[in-house]
Amino acid sequence: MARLEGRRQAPTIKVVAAAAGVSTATVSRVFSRPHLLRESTVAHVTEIARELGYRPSHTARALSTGRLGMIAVVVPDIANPFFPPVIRAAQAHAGAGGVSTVVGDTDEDPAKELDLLAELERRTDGVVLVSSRLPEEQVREIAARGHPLVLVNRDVRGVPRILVDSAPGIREAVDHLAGLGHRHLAYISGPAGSWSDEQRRVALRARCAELGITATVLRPHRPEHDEGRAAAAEVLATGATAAIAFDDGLAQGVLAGMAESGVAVPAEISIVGCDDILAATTYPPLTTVHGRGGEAGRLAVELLMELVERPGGERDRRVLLPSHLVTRSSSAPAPAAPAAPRR
Amino acid sequence: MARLEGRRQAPTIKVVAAAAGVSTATVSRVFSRPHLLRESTVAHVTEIARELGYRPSHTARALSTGRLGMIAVVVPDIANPFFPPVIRAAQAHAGAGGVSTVVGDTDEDPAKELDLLAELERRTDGVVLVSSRLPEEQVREIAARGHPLVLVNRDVRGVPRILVDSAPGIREAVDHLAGLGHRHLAYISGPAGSWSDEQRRVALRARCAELGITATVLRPHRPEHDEGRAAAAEVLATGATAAIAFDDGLAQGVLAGMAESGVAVPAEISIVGCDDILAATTYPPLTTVHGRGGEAGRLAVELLMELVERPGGERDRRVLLPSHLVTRSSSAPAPAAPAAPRR
DNA sequence: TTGTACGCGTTATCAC
DNA sequence: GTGATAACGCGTACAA
Repeated sequence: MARLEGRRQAPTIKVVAAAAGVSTATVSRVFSRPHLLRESTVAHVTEIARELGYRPSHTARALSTGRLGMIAVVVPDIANPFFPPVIRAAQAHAGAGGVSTVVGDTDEDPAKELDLLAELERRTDGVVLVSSRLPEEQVREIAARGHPLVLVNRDVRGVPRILVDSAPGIREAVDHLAGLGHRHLAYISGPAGSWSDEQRRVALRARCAELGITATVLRPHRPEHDEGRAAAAEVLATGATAAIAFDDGLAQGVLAGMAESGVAVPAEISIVGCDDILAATTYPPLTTVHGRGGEAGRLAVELLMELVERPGGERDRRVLLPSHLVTRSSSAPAPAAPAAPRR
Repeated sequence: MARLEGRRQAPTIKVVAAAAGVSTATVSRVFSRPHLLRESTVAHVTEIARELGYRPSHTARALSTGRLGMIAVVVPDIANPFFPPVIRAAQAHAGAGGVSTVVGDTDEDPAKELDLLAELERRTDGVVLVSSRLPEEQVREIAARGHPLVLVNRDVRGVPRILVDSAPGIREAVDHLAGLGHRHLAYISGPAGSWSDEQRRVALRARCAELGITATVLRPHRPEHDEGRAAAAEVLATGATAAIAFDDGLAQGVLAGMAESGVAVPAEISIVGCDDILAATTYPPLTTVHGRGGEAGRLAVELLMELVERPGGERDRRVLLPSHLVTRSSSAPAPAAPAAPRR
């Protein structure tokens, strides 16, 4: 009675072997190393297997080979629009190689990140760790455990990593604004200690210095909308005619803050974001530095797969992905005078 | 030589048994059904296991029990802000039960959804399928395969499902707008064939009829920003003084469209969204119907776990989650006359 | 080229 | 309460 309700048992290698009149070893080889077999054998067994709906069990295979056929992508916040593209690209690339992907969300919490990584090490063949919030030493310890690991946007020596290089994009942004006649830029900093933030800040200062224009760096901000809204006033207070924000979320907040203050963007002030995660969903559409998250995800998986294949491989690969500026409508020629709040 | 490079082998149940002077069966019981053992035995073995850093192998356990200790949450688009909260809640709830969660992204593609589900059935103990894009019959077929399945926001008879009931929130929205003096509302439809869209449309029409106010239903729209921007003109053309959009993304687009046309929100027209996924990140902050995604995710996992435990359980559970209105700043008293584009 | 037999780490069954 | 041992489904030396 219970038998009738239960779903049809998946056929095992044994029944396929029996049905095909070969040994289980042969069936196994058909699915793992078919080149070792005579073509006709492969064809025959494949056909029988297809009829029976046989698929090798991941679990049993894993127990035998030690390979799970699964990798993980760990991000700090699945709701942050920067990450979905990297996840998606990773999934696609891994899937093409017959490997499944699980995504982990650490909720921006280093403790959770630690636990999650420990768990995922036991569930996967390797992990891509994106924008880790862990102190460098911890990252190093984790890498030392030997489980294949690739970092994205985290620059830790001795650990394979893919880095989006914001500098070129920032330089382009500064050049773009300077070309529009802006002589004083504000930079709205992101989280203190963020690798990306430091990179952006430094690049901006350097480029401004080269062009002989003024750069004012505002205090660190959490990369959130509210903070951006608040930052609008800070920007206005500097007298800058253009601002570059650490990321698009922040920039979008600034846009809202400007609207609340009655300051027109881009007529009275130009705003530039980073990451290009909001596409054209802001008003006005945001000029921004494209983050290349998708490419980073793909490359990370590629590198990870290599490590999984050859655990003895290169341990200190460092791939840099140059960013570039995407010009939309939130930047325009500098106004005659800096804007002031109207309401 | 290779031995030195490789990472330390994880200890197996055997070495723990030997070290503790008990049988492997006892060690196994310590980790799965400790209540069958004498307390002192449990304590002793636990201690030894801790010292050795032993953790039972998921793989071996799975092979033996048929339970993977893993469930899946499948969504159409991980980048759509409606889903992260349901994923997160699901992860949290499953994790509390010692079950890992993998998230699948179908990229809004029914074919991919089908493949992904097939793969995940073999990798998990059950799946939560959120906002499936599959035709009802296919959903039914999949459910019939017997792998534990719970639907979210998809109403298929005979398949356990959690549904966010938009009707109460929509009614509140209509009442809210009517209370502000609006006598003509527009509804900006979502994807044709969407369960949620139909529900919202019907509820809106019904409530408007009850209150004796006019409702104009616009054509179906993909729930994207661009479509919303385009829809702004359509709304203006109806002469309505307020519009309710299928979701927040669409509503945000309408906001942008209105800004482009020089129509002030909410002074000249009120805009209401659905799902509450943008929080207060729009300008002006959006009045919207809260979607309760988190609760839906939690409940879905709860139900799924039940199904995994007792495969013979109730097959036709249908849980309805009433929504409600969140009032922000995109709605205000009706203007004297409908707005017209200014630019 | 194919088959035999064993091992992978755990749980279930059945003794004791 | 605890132990011995046979599964679980597959990969792979080794033999043929």
